[in-house]
Amino acid sequence: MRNTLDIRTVANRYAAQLQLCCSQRSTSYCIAQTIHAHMIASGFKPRGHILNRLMDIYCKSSNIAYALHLFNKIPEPDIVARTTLIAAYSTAGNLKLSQEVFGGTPLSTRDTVFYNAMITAYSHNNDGHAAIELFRDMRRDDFRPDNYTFTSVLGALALIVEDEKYCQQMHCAVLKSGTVFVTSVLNALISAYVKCASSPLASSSLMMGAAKKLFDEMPNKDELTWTTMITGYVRNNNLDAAREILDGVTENIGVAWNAMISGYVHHGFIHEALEMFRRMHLKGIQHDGFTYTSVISACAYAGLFKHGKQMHAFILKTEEKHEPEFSLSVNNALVSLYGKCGKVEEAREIFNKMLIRDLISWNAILSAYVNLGRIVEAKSFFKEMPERNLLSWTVMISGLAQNGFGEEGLKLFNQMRIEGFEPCDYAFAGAITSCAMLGALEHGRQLHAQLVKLGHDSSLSAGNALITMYARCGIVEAANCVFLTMPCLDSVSWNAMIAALGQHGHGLQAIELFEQMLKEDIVPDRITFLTILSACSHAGLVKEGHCYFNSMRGCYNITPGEDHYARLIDLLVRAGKFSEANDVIESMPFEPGAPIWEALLSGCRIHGNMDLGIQAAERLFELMPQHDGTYVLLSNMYATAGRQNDVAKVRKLMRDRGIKKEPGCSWIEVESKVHVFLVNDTVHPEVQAVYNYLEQLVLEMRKLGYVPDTKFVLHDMEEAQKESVLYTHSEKLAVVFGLMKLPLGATIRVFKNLRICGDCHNAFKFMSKVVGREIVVRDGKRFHHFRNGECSCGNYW
DNA sequence: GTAGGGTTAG
Repeated sequence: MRNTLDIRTVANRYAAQLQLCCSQRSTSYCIAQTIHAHMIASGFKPRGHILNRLMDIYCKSSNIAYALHLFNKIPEPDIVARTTLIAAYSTAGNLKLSQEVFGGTPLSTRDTVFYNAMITAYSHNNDGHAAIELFRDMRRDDFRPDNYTFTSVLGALALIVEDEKYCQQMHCAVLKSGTVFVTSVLNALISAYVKCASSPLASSSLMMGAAKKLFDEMPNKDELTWTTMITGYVRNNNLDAAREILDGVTENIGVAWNAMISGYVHHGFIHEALEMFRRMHLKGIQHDGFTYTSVISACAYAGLFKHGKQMHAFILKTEEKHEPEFSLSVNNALVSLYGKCGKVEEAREIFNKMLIRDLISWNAILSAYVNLGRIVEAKSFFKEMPERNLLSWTVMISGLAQNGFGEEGLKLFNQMRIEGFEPCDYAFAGAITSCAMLGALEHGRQLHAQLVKLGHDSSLSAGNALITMYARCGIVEAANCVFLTMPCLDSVSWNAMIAALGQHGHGLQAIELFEQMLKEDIVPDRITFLTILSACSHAGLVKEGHCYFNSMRGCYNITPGEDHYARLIDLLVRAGKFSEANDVIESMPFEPGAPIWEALLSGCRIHGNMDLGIQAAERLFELMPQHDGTYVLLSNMYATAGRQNDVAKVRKLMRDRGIKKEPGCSWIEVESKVHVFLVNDTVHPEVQAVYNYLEQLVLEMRKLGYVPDTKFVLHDMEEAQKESVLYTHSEKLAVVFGLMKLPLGATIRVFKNLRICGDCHNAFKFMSKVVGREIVVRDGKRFHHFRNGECSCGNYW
């Protein structure tokens, strides 16, 4: 008798202790396991609800195998044990096990709570349809849905974006069930209407109206009611209405304020978001990790580094109060803030100090390095990552593409697919940008086709990448076609298309497009002005370019940077306006740097302005003594003037300073394969045939008046030898290879790493006439379209 | 034994 009583007392004590553990946070689970160990040691055999509680604890601490072991020891587990297990498995992310337990339970032993648990399990695993299906089953089997059922099933309904009928039907079911005065059910119903309002299949105003009507008529609103209504308006782009609801909240509901702040951030109203935080603080509304993350990301988005740093300092002051879960998201936001503001070392320091890191932390630090163009470090982060998602791949691919590693970008894009990631439009944009860099037109076209097939063709980022790709591959018409058919455009799209026209020498069209952009109220940015100035420069539109430059500050409040000044100088000196260029340099608010002198030097070369050219070259030698381009331009200038002695001096200078000219390299795509030719190539398997065909072509070209221009040969040698050096230039080899391999009549598109050589430029004019085909060459600076003996660049190369 | 809102990476 006494013994039985003892066991009961012990059991009650165990139960009370476990209850205490479960009501606290996950950190108490290990204590619960110690209690279990105590049971085993003292020979106490847990049964009934104590066993159920233990199973729950093991599942929640991710020890599913052990939970299952306990469950299997129960001879006939009751409905409570089964319900616990379904919920626990689903929290651990194992829907299959939940389903197994559910299916293995006879209908006669089931109850409403049991169904509720399974409906929630489906809902948590984003399977809204299965949840609703089960709701129908339970009603068919005569189980009465209660308020828990409706909150769960309405949550599931919100997952599937369908037409308005679903919401209305469920609303009727709620009315019939008698749970219509339960606050949690009404909250869920409002939430379902709100979700439905953003579906394209439903009328937004009708659904928001229904939600607001329920909200207004609710007698007992709780924290969730206010918050749901605020997020509802935020998600349906009605921030004013959301604000009105929040202004009606009299209690201290931090979550409602958080919803409002994040709403402002997502819609780009950064100052409103910061103002909300200020007011929240003054009013004594409880702020937490959610608040800080939103505020920090607002600062990051708007580049408000100072504000972000202040927020960081504020958080550090209260650090000891914070849970690790709090620190994770706040630290992630901070890593992103410092990364976006270019403070990669600070971002790194926070990242290194983080006790817990997740995929978001890794992606944030990866982007920080990628954004600064620090690709080597980014690559090593990418390699080290414990896991990767679509975003990790996308960031790395676009990073490689934008920093000139096109080939690696494409490789990674393929690797990503091999590893089972379906690329999103951003990943495609990265791959397409890689094609643009490489001039891989066929590859780019294939990606374009896949994009359409996968339904990403209305994507802004992919569209913008396509414009650039087609333009950089030499087909400005295709770029225009993409531009015209894009469903929506942003300033990047306009900039890309203006740049496309400019690069190909269509200066007037570029100006026309720029004017159209202004008419459509798109505000031009720094990049727009860089592109329009280049376009004017390529086409010799001096007056227009100068006028746009002057409008930057006055009309658009953009302070011209050195890059803008450099393009203006380029524009002026190409047209031979040296004194005007000089005036501009003198008016600059800063000392002229390398870009300015470079622009000046190349203008001097075109116009044979020797004195100024030498001056500019000397400045450049001081500023960047290792840059080979300066030596090449200077010696070209001497060569054009017939000053061979000075050419030799420059050559000696290069030798003495150990400067090697970057070797010329050209490439062409034939049948989706990129063929690369170096100067004096001996590596390409078909190069001998190329040399032979070139020899034949030169004979024909000479008949039309082509005379090889040996003054572009830097090295000192016999005249005949110099001539043969000209025939080893990489751009000639690539063009001739194209003529041999591409179908008759097809345009030849060749890419070169450096500026095109003067003799090649002349030779291609004759060549285009001899073969009756168009030859397009993209060099380091611009495009040349050779057609019937003429070049589109107007000899401004 | 079962439910519902606000955060961070391009």
